[in-house]
Parts: sequence; C-alpha cells; structure tokens
Amino acid sequence: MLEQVREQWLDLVNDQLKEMQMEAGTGLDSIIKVGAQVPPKPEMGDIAFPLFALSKSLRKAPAAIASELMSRLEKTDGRPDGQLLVAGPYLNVKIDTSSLAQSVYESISERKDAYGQTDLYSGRKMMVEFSCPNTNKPLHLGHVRNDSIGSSISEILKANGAQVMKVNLINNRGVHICKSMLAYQRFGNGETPQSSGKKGDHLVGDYYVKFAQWEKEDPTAVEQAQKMLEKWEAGDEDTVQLWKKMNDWTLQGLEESYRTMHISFDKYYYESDTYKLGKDKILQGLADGIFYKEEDGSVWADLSDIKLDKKVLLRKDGTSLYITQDIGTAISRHDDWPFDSLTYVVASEQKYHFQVLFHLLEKLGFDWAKELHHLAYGMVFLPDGKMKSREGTVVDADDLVANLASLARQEIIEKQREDALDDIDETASSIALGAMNYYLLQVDPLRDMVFNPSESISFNGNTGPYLQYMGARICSMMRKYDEVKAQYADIPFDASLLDISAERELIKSLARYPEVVRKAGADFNPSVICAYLYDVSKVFSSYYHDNQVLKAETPQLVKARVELCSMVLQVLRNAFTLVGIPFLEKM
RNA sequence: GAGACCAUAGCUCAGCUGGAUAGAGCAUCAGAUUGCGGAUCUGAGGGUCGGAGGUUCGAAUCCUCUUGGUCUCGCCA
Repeated sequence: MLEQVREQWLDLVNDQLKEMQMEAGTGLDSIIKVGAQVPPKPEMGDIAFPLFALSKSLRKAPAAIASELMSRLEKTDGRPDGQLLVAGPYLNVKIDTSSLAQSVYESISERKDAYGQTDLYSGRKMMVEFSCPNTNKPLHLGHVRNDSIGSSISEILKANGAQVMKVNLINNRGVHICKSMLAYQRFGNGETPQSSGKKGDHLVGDYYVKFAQWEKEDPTAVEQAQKMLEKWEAGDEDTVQLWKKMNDWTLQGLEESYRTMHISFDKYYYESDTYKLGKDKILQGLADGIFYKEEDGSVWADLSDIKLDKKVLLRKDGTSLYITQDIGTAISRHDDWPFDSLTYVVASEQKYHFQVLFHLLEKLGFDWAKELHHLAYGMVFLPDGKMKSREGTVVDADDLVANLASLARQEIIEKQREDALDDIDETASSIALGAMNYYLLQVDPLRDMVFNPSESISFNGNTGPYLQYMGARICSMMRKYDEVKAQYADIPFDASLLDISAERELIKSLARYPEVVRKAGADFNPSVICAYLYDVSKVFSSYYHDNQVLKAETPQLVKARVELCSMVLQVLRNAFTLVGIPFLEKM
C-alpha cells in the first residue's frame, strides 16, 4: 500500500531525471536511475531520493538537482497527494497520510485476519521439513529453535499465498536407538511410563544415558548394540517387539511436547519406512554410470564437478547410509506430493550434507532438485556456555517450557491478575510460549545465538510478553469501548483527524505490513516479522501513554482513534500467528 | 591442511538493493502516575562497526589481505 505510493513517486522522479539527463546531452544507454529510500527522521518526509549519482552527468551539485527536480515535479500532472521537500542532496516526499489512513482502514476492515497476505508464492506447493527428532531421547533447546523456525516459516509461506505441507521425519532406527533398547533390556526391570510416572520420551532417554554409563564399564556394550541392530534389520521378533514398544513411548511423549508447544505437522515420515528406498535409486544410478563401485563393493559418487571429494553412498555390505535414505525420502515425498519447493530446516552444521544431497538428486536426473533448500540455522548457547549432552548441560524442552510458565505464573500472582483471568495456567503457558518463540525468532536464523531464559520471559523490553501486553491493553480498552459503543454508531471514521506524528507513524507502519510479510517470505526469515512487531508496539505504546483515546476531545476523534487502535490490534494478531506468539485478550 | 560461516555499545541483538548524526533491548544513572492495565512511558551516558588496504561523490554494508572464533570435510546421524 505504501509500496504503491512509493512506486508512483519513483516512476515520476525517474521520468523527470531522464528528461533532465537527455537535455544535458546524456546518451540513452547511460541514463542513470535513482532508488527510493526512507529518510532517517519522520519529520524529514516519508520517501527519499538521493541525487548524488547524477551530479556528474548533469554537472550540477546534488542540491541544485533536487531543487530543479522539485520544481519540475510540481508542474507534473497526475502526481499522488503529498508534499515535496528539498533536503540538501535529497528530494524527499511527505506523503498524505490521511488518504493513506483511509485506504489502510478500508483494507484492514475488509480483509481482517487476511490483512498482510501477499501473492508472492500463490499457487505454489511448498513443503517444509523440520523437527526430525530421534526416538531415543526427549526434545532439547536445539529442537525448540528448529521447531520455532519451521513452524514460523510455514506460517509465513502460507501468508504469502503458498500451499504448505509441514513434514516431520522420525529418526527411529539405527544403532543409537538400539543403545537405549539394550540398556532398557538389561536394567529396565519392566519399567513403563505408567509404572514410573515418567513421560515416555524421558523414560527412554534415561536408558540412553544409562547406556553411556554402562559403555564405560563394559567395552563390549557398543558391539552388543551393533548386534542388536543386525537382529532388528533381520526382523527378529523380540527385538522388533521391544523397538515398537519403546518407540511408542517416545512418540507419545514427543506428541505431548508438541501439543504444549503448539507444534503440528501435516505428515510424518519414519526412517524405518524409508531407509531402504534410496538404495534402488543408487543402484540404478550405478547401472547408468552416474556412480561407481570400489573393489570392496561399496558404491561412490565423484563430486569433483562441485569441487568436493568422493562420497560413499552404499556400504560394502550393501546397507544404506544417512545420505542414501535422504535420497529415498526426498523422492518419495515428491511422489506423494509433487512440491514446487522443499525446505529442510536443519542446523547449519549439516550444510555439507545438503549440498551433496541436492547435487546427487540433480545428477540422478530429478529436475525438482533445483527447488530443494536448506534453511540452515545456528546453534543455541546458554548464557554460561554451550550445551553439551556429555556434560549434562542440555536444556530439556519440557523443563524449559515448564520453567518459563512457572515464572509467568509467579508474575501473574504478584501483579494480582489472578482474578481477572479465566485460566491462569493456560495464560501462563501462553506467555511462556510467546516469550520463547519471540526470543528465538528475533535473531537471524543463520546466526548462532545465546538463549537467556529469564531475559526472554521478562516483561520489560523487547520480549514476547511485552508484545502480548500491548495486545491485551488494546483489548481491555476495546471492552470499555463496547459499553459506550452505541453513542458512536452514527459517527463516521474520519482519517484526517489522525494527524499527530505518532498517528502518522502508526499508519505508515500498518500500511507497510504486507511488504514486511513479503520480505519475511522472500528471505525465509521470521526475524523480519519480529522486528516489525516491536517497532509497531513501541510506537503504539508511547502513543497510547500520551494520548487519550476514549476520552479524546471530540466524539469524532474518539472514533478515529478507536479505529486506529483496532487496526493496530488486527495487525498484531496477524503478525503474532506468523511467529508463534499466542494472542491474549487478558494477561 | 581445505572449505563454509561469523566478528557492530559492558552483555544480547538490529542495520533493507552501498546513502543523511551507526540503532534497539538489558544493565547503569536521572525522571513521569487526580489517566483507557505503571507488566507502562520519557531522558542521559555508553561505539575507531575485529584490523589494514582497495573500489566509490559516499562503505558497518562490496573486493583483497589479515587476526580471532565456530562448524564441516566418517562405510555416524
């Protein structure tokens, strides 16, 4: 919306500049165009055109060009409303916010929850893979960042018109799974989630830890685990039985974690179903001369064409590897749901793996391999250092959420908000999730980051709870407004009354929202939404502090301001859903 | 050893295709409440954008070199 106005001005400016350059004798092919920018301060205008670049060809100082450009533009017909300002080497435009306010008002009232959606990816089928837990332990902080990014990206793609399929891949086989099974078999004494009162994933995880201890005492432990894997692959009934039982426990536990974290998937894939699928394609590739066989029987790919070394695809005993099954999984996914793109949300330490995977699929002749993307994200550290499972400094996801919720709960009680809430536990949990997701998504995914739990849940500063509070404040005011609403029924919304600087800023922000959604989608970057949310909330917060809404001077102004607040509310709601912040009417 | 990524205030992070005086939050200090939720708001101090060159009218941003850090380079996943 702001975009269109900017484009119009940009065209007008470049048309005039073209004329000026031609008058100065510049050849058609060396005409210089300028871009549109945003002035550093609102009082300097809303759109800026820097004119440095033209001083050479026009043989004039940029400031003189700005003056001439302004007088030429003022004689032009059909330009949008707005005021032109020369500011040194810049020509700035102060747009007419009241007409902008009117069109934003119409657009938000009409589109409501859909306000901000774009057509960037409309008609495209986009698959997103994320989470991908092992079934030998519970989720930890690393998974939480993965899930946050995966869920958020999925929502952002949807908001940009895509049809999205969220998929999970459960890593439920392999020697690491056998380790927890073996430890359970030896030390478990028939313990179950019911008998122990533990969540299934935690119970299984405990035996994975137990294996690590046992491994130190008994050097044959790893060997035994390897044997168990062989039995599993051979379909040994007892082993498969145990595997099924323990997998179920873990999966039920993981499901519970997903539920509390509001994580969901459209389809699950299981490694146990897919691990053999890639093998056939590799063998086919071997037959077609794309890959080659070593003397020992192992199958390899030569990656010198992308300046990498050789890569093993099948072991000498013919069994498949991580990359083998990922080839199979990708192919079967494309068969299941012919996507236009597939994005893997996986830690950046696996960059090499995906580079190779995508290249191999391309070599195998799948043209959709070009549409595979690795959305790599950095590691999460704690304020006191790195998470190391060996050193027991892993942050368990369930514990983290529970701790954050309990902090939120304490705060609610301290502020004596308990009676005002319908359900304190539900509210505390929503605050915890909002805090966590916002904190994790604020940072560019690519970067490593430090997660500070107590800072994330803080109610001061740039946090999820702060944003939720803004939403709750507006809702609270709206409830009061509802009581007197009838008095304002006949008063029309007059956009021109919203003319103080904070109101102008808010309107521009609201108008900018669709562009923000588009950028977040184009960049696959949720932090764009977070930055926007904080920006809007901060301006609103200050505005609301300094200006009366329900007690404004005239009924017309009350109406105009209430509508402005209601627009802010709608945009907060819409943006919250893109970054996993639960919206709270009360908190 | 080779490659990739990163380096911005005491700490955690923004900074759009190169543009106006490099911005937030936390922490520190100083203020604001006969007000729609003070879980708020306002202000101050705090910077050689790791370092050195280069391109450009103009560089935190682009290029080269350099220093420091992280990750990857398994018949593990």
